[in-house]
Amino acid sequence: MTVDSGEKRMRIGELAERAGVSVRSLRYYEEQKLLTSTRSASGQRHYTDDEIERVRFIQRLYAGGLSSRTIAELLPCVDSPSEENSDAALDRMSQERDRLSTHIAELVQARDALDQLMTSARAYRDQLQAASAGV
Amino acid sequence: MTVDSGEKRMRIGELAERAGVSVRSLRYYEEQKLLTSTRSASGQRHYTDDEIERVRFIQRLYAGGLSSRTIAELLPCVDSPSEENSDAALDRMSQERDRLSTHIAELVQARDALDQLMTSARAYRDQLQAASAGV
DNA sequence: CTTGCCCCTGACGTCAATGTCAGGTTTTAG
DNA sequence: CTAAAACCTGACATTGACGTCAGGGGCAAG
Repeated sequence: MTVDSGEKRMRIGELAERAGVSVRSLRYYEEQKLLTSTRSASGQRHYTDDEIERVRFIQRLYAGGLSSRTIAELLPCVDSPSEENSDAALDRMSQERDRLSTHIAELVQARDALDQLMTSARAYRDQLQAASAGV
Repeated sequence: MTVDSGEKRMRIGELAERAGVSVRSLRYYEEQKLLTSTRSASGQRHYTDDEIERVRFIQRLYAGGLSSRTIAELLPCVDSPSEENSDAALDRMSQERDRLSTHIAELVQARDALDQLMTSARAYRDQLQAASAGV
C-alpha cells in the first residue's frame, strides 16, 4: 500500500531540523535501535519523510519518561503490528500506559500544589495591597 | 498559630523512612537549600513532623520535572508567603505552571499514542485469532 | 568497655540522553 | 578545481539526582 517511489531521501541534517532534534540524537536513536537508515555508498544516512513522524513519536515517548530500552521494546510492534510478540507487547504497553497515567496524576498533583501556592500568594499580596491603600 | 512545643524531633533516618526517601536525598535537599535542619551539639540533624510534608511536597515538584534550582526559587514563598518577592514569585510560579501544563499535555499525547498502538495491536491479534479459528 | 546502630563529611561512581571535540571523508556551491 | 558545509566514527565531557564507600564520631545496652 505504501509507495516509496519518488520520496525525497533526506540526509541526517535535514531530518534533524525537520523533526526538531539534534543530529547527535538521531545517531543515538539509531545506536539504540529506535531508528534505522539506509546508507549511501559512502556511508551517509538517508531517510524518508516517514522518519519525521517516527522521530516525533519517539520524542513523545521520551517526554513520557520511557527509556530508550522500553521504547525499543515497543517500537517493533509499531513497525509490524504482527508476530507472536503481540500478547507480550500488549502487556508491556498496558504496563507502560499505567505508569504514564500514574505519572500524569503526579504531575497534576504538582500543578495543583502550585495552584494552591499561587492562590495563597495572591491572597497575601492583595491583603498587603488593601492594607497599604488604607484601611 | 503553630505551636512547636513537644514536637518529636526526629533524626534523619526517621524522616527518610516516614517521607519515603533516602537519607542521601535528604542531605542533598539540604545542600540544595530545599530543606533545613537544626543541629544537635554533636552535629546531628533534627527535624519536626512538619518536614515530612515539606519533603513530600518537594518530591511532588521533582516528579513534576522541576529542578532543584527552580524548586529552591519557589520554596521561599511557601515558607513566608510575604515579602516583595511576591510578584516575581507569582510570575515564576505561573511560568512553571505553564511548563507543567505543557508537559502534562505531552504525556497525555504520549499516552494517546500508546493507546492507538494498543488498539491496532489488539485489532491485529483478533484478526489473527479469527483467521486461525477458521474462516 | 565493647558491640552495634545511626549519624557525620567528603568524595567518587552511576545512568541516560546529549554535547562536543578530533581527525578524516563526501557533497555542494562557485 | 577548491573551499565550505555537511557527514562519518569514536571517544570523552556534562548534567542531575542520587548511590555508595571510606574514615571517623555519638550513644544506648549489656
